[in-house]
Amino acid sequence: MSEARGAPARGAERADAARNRRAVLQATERLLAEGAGNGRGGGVGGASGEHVSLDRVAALAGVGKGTVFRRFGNRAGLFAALLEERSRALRAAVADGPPPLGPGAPPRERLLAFLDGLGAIAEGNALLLTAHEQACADDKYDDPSYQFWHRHLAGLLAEAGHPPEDADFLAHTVLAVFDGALVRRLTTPDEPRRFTRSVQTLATTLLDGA
Amino acid sequence: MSEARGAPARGAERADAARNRRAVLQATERLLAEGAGNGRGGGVGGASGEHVSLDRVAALAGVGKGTVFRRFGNRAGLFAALLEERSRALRAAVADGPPPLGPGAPPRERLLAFLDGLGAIAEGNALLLTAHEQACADDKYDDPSYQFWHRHLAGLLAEAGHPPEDADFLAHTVLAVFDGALVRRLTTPDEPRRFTRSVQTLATTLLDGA
DNA sequence: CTGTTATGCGGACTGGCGGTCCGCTTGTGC
DNA sequence: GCACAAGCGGACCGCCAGTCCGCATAACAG
Repeated sequence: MSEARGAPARGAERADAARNRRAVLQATERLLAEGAGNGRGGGVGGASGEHVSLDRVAALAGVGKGTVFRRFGNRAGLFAALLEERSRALRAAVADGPPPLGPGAPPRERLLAFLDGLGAIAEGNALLLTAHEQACADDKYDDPSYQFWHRHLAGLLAEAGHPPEDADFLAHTVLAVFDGALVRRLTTPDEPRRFTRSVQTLATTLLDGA
Repeated sequence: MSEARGAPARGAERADAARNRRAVLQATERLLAEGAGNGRGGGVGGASGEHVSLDRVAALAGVGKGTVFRRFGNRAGLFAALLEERSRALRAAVADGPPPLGPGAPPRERLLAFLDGLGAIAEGNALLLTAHEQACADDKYDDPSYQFWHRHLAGLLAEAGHPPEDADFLAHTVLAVFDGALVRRLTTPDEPRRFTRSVQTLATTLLDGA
């Protein structure tokens, strides 16, 4: 069992280690973005973003493959780290920022503000989302990030009047919709926030049904 | 581009071909089921159902690997075929069977009946579901089966009063919840139908919000 | 500045997988 | 029984996640 650490458990990490971590993360996002550019449908290739092999990440980052694995544990860990970085601000704002994201606002406003933030992240990182889903075979539900969002959502839904077990499932439902491929499918240049609007409509419907 | 065919386009398929197709399908489900039995957490293995390699399927079926690929095109095609077989009856019943599944019943009854059927399939084939999701990189939404269920759901939701674009997204939402890992997580021996009940609750909430 | 040490590095290596290819076998129609 | 297409099988290929261990070097004490 590889002990994946985003940052070292205790004490500062060595300077070169920190530099390499940044390099690997940047290389990963560059490869992910590059995959998006292939307009021509090759036929075989299929999903964009899945030919991001860790060998290539390591090469582009200018580090050895071992470094990538020591730092991130495995493929899933790498994508999770990138995702975590992208959503750190939202996480903080939700946990103890000012309303309407943070505590204090009525659940409806908090929910809509939260989904606006999460939707923006999803719309801007759809390929990363897919890569992460593919990499987490089925332990997606054990991911700390997932659990944080899920607790938050379930809490708000419960606060809005849903019985606990329903709130739990409905929270899973809302998160299930954050599927990379679905996000990509709904996001077009002329409707960049269609996905978010749809999710908010869904949330409103659920709230009204409490 | 491999031309996957479940059954030959025209004329009957040769006897041995048919026999082999059955054998491969059966081997696949046996391997899938066997994966479920590993109570001990191996640590590395991860998801159950993902070590079903096509080599093993071919070996267990007593055929060559080439046969598997000629018949099903690729990994995704194999799981899709199995899934299609499992849901064929429901598909037929929905398309032109008697109410409440088939046409004629009010949308609410049809929806609940449909989800009862689809939920049962999901609960009984959660590992297959996961395997299929993993195999379809992100063309899940182009799968004919998916599109059939989606059209059906969107139709019912629209019939119940949702504007078309909302109905479309809500249909995706309901289907997004049919995630193999989530189904497995909610299905326990003492609550074998908890997933279905939850989905029905979700559907009811959505209908009431129309 | 120098010596010591553990932290980190890298890339060869392994096992295994999806998918292809082509010479051979076998079912089928006449 | 024959000819031929349809089907077969498994060797083969390229690739990839993940491991391992000898080597370099950052950090720090004296």
